[in-house]
Amino acid sequence: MSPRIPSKNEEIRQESMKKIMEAAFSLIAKQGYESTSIAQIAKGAGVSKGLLYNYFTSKEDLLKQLIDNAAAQGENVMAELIADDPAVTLENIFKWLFKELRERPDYFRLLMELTFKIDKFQFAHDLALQKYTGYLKFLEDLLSQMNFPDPRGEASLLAALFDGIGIQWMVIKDDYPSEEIESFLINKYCKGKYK
Amino acid sequence: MSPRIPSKNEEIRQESMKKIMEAAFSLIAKQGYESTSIAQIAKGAGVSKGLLYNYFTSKEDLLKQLIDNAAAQGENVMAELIADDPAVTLENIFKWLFKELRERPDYFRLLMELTFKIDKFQFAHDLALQKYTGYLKFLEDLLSQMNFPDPRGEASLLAALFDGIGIQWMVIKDDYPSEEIESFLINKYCKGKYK
Amino acid sequence: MSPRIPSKNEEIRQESMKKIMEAAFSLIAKQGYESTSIAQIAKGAGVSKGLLYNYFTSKEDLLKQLIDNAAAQGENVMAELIADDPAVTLENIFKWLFKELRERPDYFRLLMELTFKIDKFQFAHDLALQKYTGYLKFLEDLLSQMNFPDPRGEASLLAALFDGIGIQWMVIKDDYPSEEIESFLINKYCKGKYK
Amino acid sequence: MSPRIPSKNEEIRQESMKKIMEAAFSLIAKQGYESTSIAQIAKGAGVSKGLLYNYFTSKEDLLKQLIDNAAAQGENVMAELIADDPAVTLENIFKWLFKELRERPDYFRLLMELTFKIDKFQFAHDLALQKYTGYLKFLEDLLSQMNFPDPRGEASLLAALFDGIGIQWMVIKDDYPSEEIESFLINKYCKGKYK
DNA sequence: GATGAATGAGTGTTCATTCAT
DNA sequence: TATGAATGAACACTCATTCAT
Repeated sequence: MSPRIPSKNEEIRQESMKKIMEAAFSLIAKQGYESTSIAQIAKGAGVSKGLLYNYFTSKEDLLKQLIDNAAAQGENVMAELIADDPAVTLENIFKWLFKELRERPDYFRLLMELTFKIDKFQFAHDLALQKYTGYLKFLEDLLSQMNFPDPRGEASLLAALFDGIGIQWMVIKDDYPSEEIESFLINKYCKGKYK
Repeated sequence: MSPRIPSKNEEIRQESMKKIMEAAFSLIAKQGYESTSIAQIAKGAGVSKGLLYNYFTSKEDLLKQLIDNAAAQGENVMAELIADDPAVTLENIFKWLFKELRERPDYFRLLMELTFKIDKFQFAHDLALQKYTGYLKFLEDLLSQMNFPDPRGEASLLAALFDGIGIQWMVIKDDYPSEEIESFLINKYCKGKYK
Repeated sequence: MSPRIPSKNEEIRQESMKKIMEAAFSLIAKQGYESTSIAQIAKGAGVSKGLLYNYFTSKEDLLKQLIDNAAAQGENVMAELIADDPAVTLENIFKWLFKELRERPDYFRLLMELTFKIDKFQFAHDLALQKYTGYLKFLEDLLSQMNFPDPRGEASLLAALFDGIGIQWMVIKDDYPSEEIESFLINKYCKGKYK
Repeated sequence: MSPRIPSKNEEIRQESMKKIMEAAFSLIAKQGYESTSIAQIAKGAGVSKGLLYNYFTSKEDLLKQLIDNAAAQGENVMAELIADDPAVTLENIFKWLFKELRERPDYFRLLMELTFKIDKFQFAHDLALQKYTGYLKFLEDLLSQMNFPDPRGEASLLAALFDGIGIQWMVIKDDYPSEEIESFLINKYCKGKYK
């Protein structure tokens, strides 16, 4: 009955899933999870509502996979930022952060959207906590190498700062003086100015 | 002539409004705006759905009044924090911030909830921007008095930091090392340590 | 306990009822029965919703009394239109009809509103049928005196004509050529022209 | 490739729309627009409330399509009534009018219902006015050919008469002497009797 | 694999009516 | 007599989900 070879089928699956997830991603990032309907996502992806349920068991499952996917994408980026000089590594991190905000504002928007669903979706909480712990440890090591007096406290501050900058970016948008803040951060933390 | 003394009536109104707003506040702070239904709020307040519309013209109006109310409550607090020594003022601000987070976590939760409705509710955007600008100016003046080299950049950082700490508090909750971070912040910015 | 003498009370009752009925009349005539709320009527009358239920047992009862009242008002008007010459009587009737439409369009509007509630409100059906029969008889007598060959048929036509003119007046409003039609009717039926 | 043949799908759609529109038509004609709920219509059509919104964007849209549909049905009937002799044409019109009232009383009921929503629904006003103007012109030409002294006045009268007869039919129903009035009209206007 | 017609529980909102004062 | 806070059933409408094809 099925004329397709399995791999061809799998290809089609991947294609459809990708279209759905891309549509879901941008719509949810823009409108929020509750305000985005399955019908909208299906339409945005150019598939039927029914097909969506072939790949995702529910709207919540779609969100979960969206997050997992986004998290995986950012997984290996840290490795690329590491330089021999920890100060350069930190500078790379700052630069990467602002680049992300400028180029993929939706990504941060979606992460925050999720953060607010924490009480609703346990998996979001777990993921966020795990990410936070990882980043904190990484920063602590880095700042320790740079001989900051309280690397753990300073790392906590930086972790909070990343989220806070993202939030303010979202709110203030075009008027946010991101270049100035980026320079200031690099000067302050990596160039040893203002110390 | 009047069948019920007006002042008594007003009292009843205030009572009901309070019940409704309290229920709405905690439910929306916990679940988010979209995920909280009018039916839930009415039930939580112990009144009928219909009564809610005696006091609020719509669900959005209820949200707006909730925010206005919360904003007004925090309005005059800044004045009380000002001391002769700007370093003490800043310390007061830090202490107040953490006290708020500890005692009224829902308040911050609701403000953030709103921040994410910015594209949906114009009034939220306006309020957020206005608050941000005000705080920024205040901090800049303060840091300027304390002879920070770049008071404006530092003020931007602090403003972002406040939001970021709030977010992380929300996510990490009981495991968030708030006392340590509070001490660290005070030491770093007010006691001149680590400079 | 009651310092008022009964007649004073009765006066107040009449006053309140009149205000309510006037407000109800104009609002229902304008918006229709279903689209007019008790709250609107009470507000328009300057009384509380509760008071309304002191005088009318329900919204339907208010409508009924409104109709009864309107019908009673038009009861004795016919007598004033009768002249010695039946042709003059008929002319008076035509003139009265157009005068009513011009001066009290709401009255006709309300009667029609009611006509459409016939299946909902039995009393409306009964009243309409009774009125129709009365008018028909009156016209038949008149046309018989004027020696019309088929006074009953002609009377039926005229009765229908009155309603039809009212309807078209409502729909076409200012563009309706009422003067021309009035003249035409009088010339045709009372002056013997076009025969 | 398609899981269901498009034409089959279209068939299903037409089927459902027809069921809904038929149920809506008779219910609204009987009870009026406001007094007929979506739930009633859905139940009457044997479908779910939700399905109704697959085909009609709102209750008002359903009403609009109902009217458009009814208007289209009566569109071409006029052409069939025209005969060589204008008197025969007029007779055909009279006969058609009464036939309509007898066989499709709901149709007139719905048109009148709509006429009363004129202030609420602009499309109803436009349609009614357009129909009225068309009919008036048609009748004027006809009566002019029949050498009536004031064809325009007489045409206005007839137009009003049609509405008026419909109204009285609605109210009086089975007791309305429609045969007699029909004969009388034909005799009077087409056979030249009573002139 | 793919469709979209169909469902029904749920949403925010309205409103006639009641009743304590 | 008079008020208006309070109720709850009903309303139009939405949407995640199912399933016959």
